[in-house]
Amino acid sequence: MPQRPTSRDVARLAGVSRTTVSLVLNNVPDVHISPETRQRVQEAARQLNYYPDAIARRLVSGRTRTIALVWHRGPDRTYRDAFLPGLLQGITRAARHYGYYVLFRPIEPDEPDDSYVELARGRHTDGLILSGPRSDASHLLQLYEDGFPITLHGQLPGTDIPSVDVDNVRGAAEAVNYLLTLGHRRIGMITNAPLEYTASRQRLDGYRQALEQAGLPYDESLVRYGNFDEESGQVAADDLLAQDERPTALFIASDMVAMGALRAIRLRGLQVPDDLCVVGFDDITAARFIVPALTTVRVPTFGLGWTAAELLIRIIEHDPPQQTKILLDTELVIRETCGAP
Amino acid sequence: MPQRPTSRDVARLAGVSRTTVSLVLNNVPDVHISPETRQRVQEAARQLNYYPDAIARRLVSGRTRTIALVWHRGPDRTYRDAFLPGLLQGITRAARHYGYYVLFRPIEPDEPDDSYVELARGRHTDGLILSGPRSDASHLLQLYEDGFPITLHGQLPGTDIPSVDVDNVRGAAEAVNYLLTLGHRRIGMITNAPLEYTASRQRLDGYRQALEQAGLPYDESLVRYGNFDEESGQVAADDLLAQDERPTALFIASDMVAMGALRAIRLRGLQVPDDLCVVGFDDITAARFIVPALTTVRVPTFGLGWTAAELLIRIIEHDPPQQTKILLDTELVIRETCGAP
DNA sequence: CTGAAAGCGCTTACAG
DNA sequence: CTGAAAGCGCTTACAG
Repeated sequence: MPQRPTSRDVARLAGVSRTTVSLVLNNVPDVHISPETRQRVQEAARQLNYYPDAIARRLVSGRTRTIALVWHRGPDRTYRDAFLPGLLQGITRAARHYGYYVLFRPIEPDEPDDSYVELARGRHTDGLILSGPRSDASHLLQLYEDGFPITLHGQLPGTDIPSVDVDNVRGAAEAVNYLLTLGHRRIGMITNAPLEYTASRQRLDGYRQALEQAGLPYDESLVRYGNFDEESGQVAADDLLAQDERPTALFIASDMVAMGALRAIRLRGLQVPDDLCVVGFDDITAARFIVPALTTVRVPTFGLGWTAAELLIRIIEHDPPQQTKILLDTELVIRETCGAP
Repeated sequence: MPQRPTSRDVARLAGVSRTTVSLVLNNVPDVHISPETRQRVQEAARQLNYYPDAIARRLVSGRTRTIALVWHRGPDRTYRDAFLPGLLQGITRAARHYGYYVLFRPIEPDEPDDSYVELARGRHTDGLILSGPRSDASHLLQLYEDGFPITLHGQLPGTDIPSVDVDNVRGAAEAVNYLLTLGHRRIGMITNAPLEYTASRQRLDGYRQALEQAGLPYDESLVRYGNFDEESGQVAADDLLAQDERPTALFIASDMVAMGALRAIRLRGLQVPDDLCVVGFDDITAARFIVPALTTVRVPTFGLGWTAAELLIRIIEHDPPQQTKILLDTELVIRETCGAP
């Protein structure tokens, strides 16, 4: 860039002081400056194509007007990528609404888990949205205790850090209730991931709760464990269907895993929905493209992003809401894998 | 955050001047400072948990060490979202490699096309990657002429702004050649979008070139125009297949559009690949989940991101490569929609 | 109503 | 080898 114009240049051209330039351009209230002067300043700024230096502004305000999304890339990479566009859109929309910029900071598997600390301590950002928080709790807690604004996307049990997540228990229960309504009694389940993952545990809990409410026993032989990807779903489903008394319906807590399960079902020569009814979870793009189209539980990615960003910004601006642990509802999307409704 | 420690605090604790603190912590070469002093400074910094203020640093260096991805959201929103995770990963990886942060700035349909100008002029970032550049050429050109570092993801014909894109012509030609090799002579095409979109025009060109090289005439009655989404593909394919002399193969320049086309094919009672062979473009996630799995042309999203970011950073650092218009190769991914290879 | 001065927290010539 | 001072480009009390 060529020499940028500074407020000094504008002041000189308008024949006023830099103070006046700042006052006019920032529209500071309760300060009376003659309309003529205002106009001269504005005219000068326009003529010079002047944009105030964000860096200098930040130094004096002590605020960056930036929030960062810290995106942990783990073994669930492909799985989580499906949520990224929606989440980012929600975050950036809320950010723009409140006048903030968004920094995107993935933490790759080869980086230390706490690499984001520098972002906060070095004043690169006013607050952090952490997605996929893991065992990095000690640095995280320290930061939180030091009063640095943080919001979690997901949950970290045992802390009171503000967080936004989907109501996994309820979403899973709703899916299973739907299957019960359809008359199914032997309902198998494949989790989205090992139970160390909170969401996985919760979706299993939802399954159990729904069965329990219907007076049905929890039968471990009907449950298998997925591991984010298609392959895990194929293996799990195949194992589940190898039993003598097959389930008549399957609740699979991840669409990606369901894709593999559907393959296993197909390879066994079974038809969906005639021989077996299937409900997924997440509503990834592929869910509506496959045949038959997958009935699934939609995760409100945009809403998660918007809510997490709004919550964070309100904390930054010392206006936190009452409720700082937010659970968003899912939506059951009925398509074709359980027959026509 | 509580009172942040400053370099003054570190200096005081270590019993040296702020100059020395800066020199030691930044590892400035060619300056001799006793090992004891160095250690005292480092020890003090650690003890205070000192992180230099990025804002202050930026003010003196005049550099933000940040690049921004400007993401135009148009009518092709869902279509382009499929590329976002890969692209962002490529960009952030390259950025990290060179020591930069990444700002993500979508431009929503309700915003002026040139909203990103403030990002550049206000020194929020050292450079811009523009994805999906449109008619905003005047502001863009002005910025470029002023010497502000810019890289395009995609192409803007008629300018010499550095850009990174996929070789659409070649990718399309390769797909069609594959169909020719399989023995097809009546090959229909559905574009990914209207021809105003450069990529759309180029993919059509690739189709024509391949036919021409094979000595086959270009037959307009075999070509239809998609419009990013499934619906457009369904309409286009249905129209194409309504003809007396049906094509035996379809090259569809977008997987998303192909999803709709496959539905139309299915609804007409035709079988893929037996009655009709199909090749897509993009390799979205759904491509490998549908049955039969879609043979398609893979777009190297990670590579596009990495290359665009690297190119931009080299420009920022006054070390531009010879070639500033970069075309990346696609890869034909053979799956099941044209029969087993 | 407007201006001179201090200060945000660093880095970097410049002296010593 | 180390320190005092200037300066990056703004905003904000404080005077007048």
